[in-house]
Amino acid sequence: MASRARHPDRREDALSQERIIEAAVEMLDAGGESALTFRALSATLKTGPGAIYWHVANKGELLTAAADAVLTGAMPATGAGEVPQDVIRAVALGVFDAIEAHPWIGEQMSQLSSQSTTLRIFERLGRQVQALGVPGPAQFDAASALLNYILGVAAQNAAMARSVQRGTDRAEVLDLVASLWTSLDTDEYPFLRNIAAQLRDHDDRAQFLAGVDLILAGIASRYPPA
Amino acid sequence: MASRARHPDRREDALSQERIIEAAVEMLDAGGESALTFRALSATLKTGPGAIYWHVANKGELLTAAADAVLTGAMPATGAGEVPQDVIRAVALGVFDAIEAHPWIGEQMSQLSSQSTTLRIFERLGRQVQALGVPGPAQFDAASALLNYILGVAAQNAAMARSVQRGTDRAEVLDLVASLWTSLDTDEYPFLRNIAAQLRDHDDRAQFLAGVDLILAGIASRYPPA
DNA sequence: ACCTGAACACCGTTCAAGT
DNA sequence: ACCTGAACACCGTTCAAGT
Repeated sequence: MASRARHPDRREDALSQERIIEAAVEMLDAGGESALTFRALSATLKTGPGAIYWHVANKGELLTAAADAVLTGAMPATGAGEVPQDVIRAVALGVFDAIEAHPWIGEQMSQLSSQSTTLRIFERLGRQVQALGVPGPAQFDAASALLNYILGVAAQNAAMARSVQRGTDRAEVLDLVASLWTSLDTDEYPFLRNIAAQLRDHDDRAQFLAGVDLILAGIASRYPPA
Repeated sequence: MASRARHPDRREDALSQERIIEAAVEMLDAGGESALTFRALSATLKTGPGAIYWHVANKGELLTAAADAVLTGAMPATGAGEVPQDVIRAVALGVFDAIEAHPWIGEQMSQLSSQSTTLRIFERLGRQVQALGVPGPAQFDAASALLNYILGVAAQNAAMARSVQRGTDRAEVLDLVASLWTSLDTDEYPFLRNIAAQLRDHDDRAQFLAGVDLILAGIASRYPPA
């Protein structure tokens, strides 16, 4: 599709890490992690499974590379001189939206902090925390609270997408959760049963942002700006 | 080991969901999720793999049941009349400690909010949020911020434990992370390189609690108690 | 009702052999 | 240097057959 034409149509079919990752992302988007198979992938790329191993060490590395490829494109570019809180919200929303579009990323992000993209996100959050005036020793704690919250939502959304029929839309998922919570015992789960009623017009994205704001409010109250 | 003796030694070997889950937890603790195999499990239980399927629907259900079994025992009992913040900290720490002891739980918890234990945790957090005086509509957001943060740390810890050699201790892991962060480019990752120095005497548990406290501070500043 | 274990339909990964 | 594809060593799961 990418219609990159140097020599008109020759070499279109040469294998490369780039093409493998591209195909992997497509398969993951279409069918989730279980749909990515070296056999299916090699069929799509019209090779044997062994060929892929010349370009990629193993399945884990392929998943990591695919997640990084998608996330890299999703991180918003932010200039200097912006309000730290806004940058933090933008970074957080960038991750959130990327995971909504590609739920399988959620499982990947938690792998080890070695993931280059996760490190990049952590770095960006840390710098903004610094800009907010949080004192040295507490910066690590504050940045990691933000990161962990973001990763928690990421994992949760990924799991949600995985446990539901492919292609089920938002409203149906909310209905499922609502009916589950409503079916709980009233005495044991008063809070959840109460919340279930609010679920009909629930906005994941707004709730995600509300959580980010809560942490930001905590930072502001603990370390008031000078 | 459990030394339950009704009729001295008879029927010790009868299969049951309970015994299967118990054996599964042991295998998971010993070797992580990849060590739990129906073949290995049936060998331990001295049966064929098919026998297990009579008591358990599939591997997913077995993992869920194993995680629930461990987490149920880990949730602290809290009486009435306690300070909500303290209850929230206790619940959060209960989850944290359970995952430190059984890292494989971390991956399970995010499954779908249907997990009975996750629901129970959510319920407990929600009630405390209510007790803190957070107004109705905001209770859902605040409780889910806490839950998502806790699950985020859970997933992160689980991933950390998985990506490192079995049995590597805390100090070694910190060293690994420290040397990774130190190797980063100074211009691109000033924050992380700076933080790496603090890593030597870093306390996961304290940092986890600091995050909980940050969210609690946010709640307090947004919804000051009457 | 419960257990057995061979068999089915898959996996990821390797590796001799080709070009 | 790169690709091929058969083969290896596994999986989870099913199911006829046993008791």
